[in-house]
Amino acid sequence: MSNALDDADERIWQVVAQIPRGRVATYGQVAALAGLPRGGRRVGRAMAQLPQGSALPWHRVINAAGRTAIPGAGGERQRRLLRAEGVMFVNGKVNLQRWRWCP
DNA sequence: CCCCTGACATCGT
DNA sequence: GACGATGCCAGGG
Repeated sequence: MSNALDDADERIWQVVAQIPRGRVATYGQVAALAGLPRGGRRVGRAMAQLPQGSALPWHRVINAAGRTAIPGAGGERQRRLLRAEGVMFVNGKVNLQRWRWCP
């Protein structure tokens, strides 16, 4: 069976999948595009529960401050993946005005 | 049902 | 820019 919550997760994945290589989006932005205006935390949880090796470009999702929000060593891995796509980090953060995905 | 916690966001100090 | 408080949504004990 399917309920509204599963549909929301599906929309979240759909949005994240559209973020172009070399660009980033914030949790709040993804939530809004997925039809969840104040669902930033919801998006973070959806990302946290993705299985490793997922095809979803989860690393392109960062917080509103332009920083990676993953605890532990995950943040460094995320920054490595983004830099590999050309996204530049200055003082540990991304200039959203420049790298934010604007659909 | 109450309380705490988290890959969030925003505001005030 | 760092911090704490507040609001928000969902899980878990």
